[in-house]
Amino acid sequence: MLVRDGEVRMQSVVAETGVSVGSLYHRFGSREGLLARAWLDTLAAFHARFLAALDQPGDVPGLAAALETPRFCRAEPDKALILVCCRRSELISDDTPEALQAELATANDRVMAAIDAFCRRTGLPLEIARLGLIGFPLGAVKLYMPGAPVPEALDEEIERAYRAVVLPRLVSS
Amino acid sequence: MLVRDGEVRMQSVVAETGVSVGSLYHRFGSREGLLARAWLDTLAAFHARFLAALDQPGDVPGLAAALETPRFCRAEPDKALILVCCRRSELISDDTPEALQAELATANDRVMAAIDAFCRRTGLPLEIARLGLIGFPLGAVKLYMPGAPVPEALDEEIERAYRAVVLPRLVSS
DNA sequence: TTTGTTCTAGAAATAATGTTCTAATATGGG
DNA sequence: CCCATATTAGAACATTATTTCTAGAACAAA
Repeated sequence: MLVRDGEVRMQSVVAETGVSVGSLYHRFGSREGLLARAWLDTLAAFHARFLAALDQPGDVPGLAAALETPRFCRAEPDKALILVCCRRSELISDDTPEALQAELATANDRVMAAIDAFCRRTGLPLEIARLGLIGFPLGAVKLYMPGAPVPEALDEEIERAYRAVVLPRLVSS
Repeated sequence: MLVRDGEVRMQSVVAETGVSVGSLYHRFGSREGLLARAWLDTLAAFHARFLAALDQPGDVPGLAAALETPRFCRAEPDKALILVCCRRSELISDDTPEALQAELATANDRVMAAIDAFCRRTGLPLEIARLGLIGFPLGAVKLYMPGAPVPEALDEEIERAYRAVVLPRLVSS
């Protein structure tokens, strides 16, 4: 059993990439280092889009950010696979190198701050924002990934759900 | 590293349950057998509720079934943890004992058939039904689990999302 | 070219994990 | 109580993974 479901094996990385074990350890230090790097790079790619969209002005505040999830899945399917189909805890754990743990904390803090600011700006409760911005979009794309592409038509449904939970709470200014 | 994140180790089952390795193998045959059994029992518990709710008459067809996800999380938190926080592929794989694979196929077929019937009855497209019945509710509860209880207030939000995607498509009769 | 550094390769060492096995212990029927 | 069967226990074994290590290849600067 060279590759068992659900966990990344060094051997399977070697087999699938053609890179030697030695190179892997030279570059990443350890298995934990490799996994954390994969997660952090993926997260950075998504956050860049998400944060930009969150500040974007529009008819319905935050809607563009909610739609970044399906768009990211279509634009960067490989990274989306990691973001959508892995649990964070599979890639980051207590024995992740400290430097990388710190990097993750920083990235998370930045997003948290942005969402907090969004909530203050719009008057939305945090829980509602998280649901509309992350929970529903993620739940939606997970119906398709991995294995199938995320259909364009899904965006309209995500938008409906977003409006349904956000608009009633929006303190328009 | 006795227990690594994300994968169930026999040793960790022994440690957490106090049951000996011998008993585990006597009862389940193999690690694969144990994991599959956990998944199947969980699924059965959820399906029982879900299918009952799906046939339940009501103002908005299917709404009760959509709300079974957060309710299940509150009623059976241990099983919900498996259902919500594990990928199926972590527990079921190609070397799952055939008998158990068959059991899973049967269970899945039954649910699929029920959802198909629901769609025929209501005129809803399958994709919309899956989104409202499964995708959104699951995405919503995942914001909390594991670690926090699923708040009652979440049900109202799931209902809003469900109505938003389902009602416009409903061919009322 | 020479020199030093970085990177690659893959076998060998180390460590963790799954499974088997045998003896001991319970359990239930007669 | 006795026996047969089912279950438990956990050490020993086999398998599979991660990590280290050494030798060599690529690369860049002088």
